Amino acid sequence: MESVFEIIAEPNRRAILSLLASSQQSVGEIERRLRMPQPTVSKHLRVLRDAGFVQSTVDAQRRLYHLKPEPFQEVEMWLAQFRRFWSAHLDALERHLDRIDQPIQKKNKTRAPHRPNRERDKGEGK
Amino acid sequence: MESVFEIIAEPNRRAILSLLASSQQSVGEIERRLRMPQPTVSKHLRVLRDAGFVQSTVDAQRRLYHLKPEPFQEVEMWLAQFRRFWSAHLDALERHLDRIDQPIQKKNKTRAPHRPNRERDKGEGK
DNA sequence: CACGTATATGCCTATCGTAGTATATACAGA
DNA sequence: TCTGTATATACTACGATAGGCATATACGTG
Repeated sequence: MESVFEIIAEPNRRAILSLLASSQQSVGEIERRLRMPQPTVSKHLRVLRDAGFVQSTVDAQRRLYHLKPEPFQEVEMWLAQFRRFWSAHLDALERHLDRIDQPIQKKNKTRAPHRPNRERDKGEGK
Repeated sequence: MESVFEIIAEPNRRAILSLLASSQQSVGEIERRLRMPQPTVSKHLRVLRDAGFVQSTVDAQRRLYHLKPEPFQEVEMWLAQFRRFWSAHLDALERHLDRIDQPIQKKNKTRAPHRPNRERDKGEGK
């Protein structure tokens, strides 16, 4: 269970991650919402914790699990090398995302948006 | 081998995909560059092809494999739900990416760059 | 301290996926 | 058509992992 990719290959783990994306949850809450046996939940959480996807805080005898960003960034960075292949196909996806995330006019001086390599785009690209 | 995540969980397959990201390759080229036995390459390519990650074109007795975008988009869309968790941590990553990819001044009207949800960024965000 | 709740772990088994090896198929050229 | 090259597939064995079940540990409360 070395790479982040093997971690997210398991459907139940992805379900847990998606659930935690909404907010932190205790083991029992995960168990109930996902209709999963408790040992299964605990074992998957163990894997996720070891891989750095989640972290737990103690609340009496409960453990509240919440997401950690680093492993997702790792997936993101791997994915980045393929971005230029979507350029043609990406517009549809972006229209979708733009409907979720309000457009930012400029102001991207604070943080330049995350974009694929595009050596054209303006004769500037080397 | 149902999901795209299981497909990319295999390190050799990720290597093949990364290689194909530079340009299309024949089976023999992949075999030589990755130092992988030919049946292994063919079998992984079979899996990748069935999953829609790659497609082959015939060139005499060679088969040239190239990437297809759809499955990557699927990973991307799954990843999207976690984007807001990086917001705080993303700046470091972006400074890194900005060192690789030259900043684009504006001109992002052609295609709005792909960005995470960030409801702040300027009082504008909703 | 006994009991109930919450979570983690250990053991066993079944399943699945990969590598390895051999072999089959397809094509090109002499 | 024979030969060499390129790629795909079949078969086997092995290793890893997830699930099920039982049990252990931890904590809180009466």
